[in-house]
Amino acid sequence: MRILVVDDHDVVRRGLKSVLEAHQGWQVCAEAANGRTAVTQAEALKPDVVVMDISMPDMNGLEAARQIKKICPKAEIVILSVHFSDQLVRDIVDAGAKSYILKSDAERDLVIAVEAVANHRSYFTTQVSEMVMDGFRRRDTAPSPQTLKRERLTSREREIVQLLAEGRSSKQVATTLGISTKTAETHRANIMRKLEIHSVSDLVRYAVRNQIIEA
Amino acid sequence: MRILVVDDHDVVRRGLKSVLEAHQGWQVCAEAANGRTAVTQAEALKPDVVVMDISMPDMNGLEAARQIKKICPKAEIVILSVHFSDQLVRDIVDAGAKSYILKSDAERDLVIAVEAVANHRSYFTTQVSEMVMDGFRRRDTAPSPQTLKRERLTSREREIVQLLAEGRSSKQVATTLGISTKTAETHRANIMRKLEIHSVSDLVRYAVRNQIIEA
DNA sequence: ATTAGGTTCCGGAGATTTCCTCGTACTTCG
DNA sequence: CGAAGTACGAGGAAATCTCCGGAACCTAAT
Repeated sequence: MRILVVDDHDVVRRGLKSVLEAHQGWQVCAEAANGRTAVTQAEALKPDVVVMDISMPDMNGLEAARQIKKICPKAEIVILSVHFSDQLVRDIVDAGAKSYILKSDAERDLVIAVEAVANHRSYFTTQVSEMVMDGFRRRDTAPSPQTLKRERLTSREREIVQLLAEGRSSKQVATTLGISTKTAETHRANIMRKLEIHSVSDLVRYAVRNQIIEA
Repeated sequence: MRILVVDDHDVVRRGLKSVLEAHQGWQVCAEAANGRTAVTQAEALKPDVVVMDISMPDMNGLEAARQIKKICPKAEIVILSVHFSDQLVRDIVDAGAKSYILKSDAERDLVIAVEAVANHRSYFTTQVSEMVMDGFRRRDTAPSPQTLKRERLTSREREIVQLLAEGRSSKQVATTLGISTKTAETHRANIMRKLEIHSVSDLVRYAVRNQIIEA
């Protein structure tokens, strides 16, 4: 099996290559340091599997995944990421990738992931797969075109995220918005559930990442 | 020569190890996935060189570098980072590290960096070394505004900032550090007073701004 | 050597916040 | 209509924070 490895850090590529080539019959046929090169390589070499980081200069992994799937649909894609992001899962699936794993668990998950996608099956980290399963379960009971939309925040919720991330307590949020404390707490709870986070710190980091507030 | 490799991503450790052990007479004597473990390992194994990423959960590379230099001053430290940050260079030097290189150039720079620090010389990426020169020239004339404005945190306090900003409660901090909840709360209160902040959100933003954690 | 200051550590009592589960009800939109 | 978003609420348990205190330890300066 021929694998294309894409990551902007050469040490990481080396690590990935080392993990992959320890496996019998697997061969890293090429490497790329950004999405653009990856697309070119994929077109030229028609690899069976592409293992690719998401954040890269020039062209990110998501866009690269889309283009690769367009050019050579047979190639299966494993997306690597540093942090878990629920917002991204949907985009990743839409881009045509069949696997999304975290770098911190790569050594454990990568082989499993590549084996899975090589057989045209999906593989996700535990966190992700739970989320996807939730989506599927909801879809069975209530068919909806946008499975994961439910996990997106409403505008009111984003408003509250900002206030909370700015340091206000639920009570202060309630005062600011002219709603009752209990309502603010309900929103807060819903936000926490949707984002699968459990602390104000997580909330602040989410807000900073998503540019809702500035650090 | 015995080298300790510290990074929270197992693939990266594997990559680093592969680069280092390709060199004659170099041996990766241990690995660690966070700063705390790194300090323990360094104390136990007395490595000649520590190659360490800066952003890690639990205890970051900067804090770990300080503690390692305290416990075993002979160990020379190479700091790895994803992005170039001019604000950090000074802190890195103060922490006792002799080298600061970027992950994207690791394969090219790492061997040179390790060779340099093993001979107790410094090595920085081009970008960094230019900055350091500039900085030293400026340092005498103008102290940074932050040192005047805010009281400096102790090493213990910075440790606790990181843990709090990562989402741990005072109680969890206490458990992690093996101290009582009350002590953790005292530290927390002192931190809040020193930084003139009044919420966890402020703390998280402080931590993000000062690169103690990532967003 | 003694003092002074900083750091790290620990505790109690009370206030506050969060967490959890359970509701109701109006509006919007496909 | 049905589903989803939004807004509102009770009430109690649990976790957490705030503010008060003290003590051991180390270093540096007097």
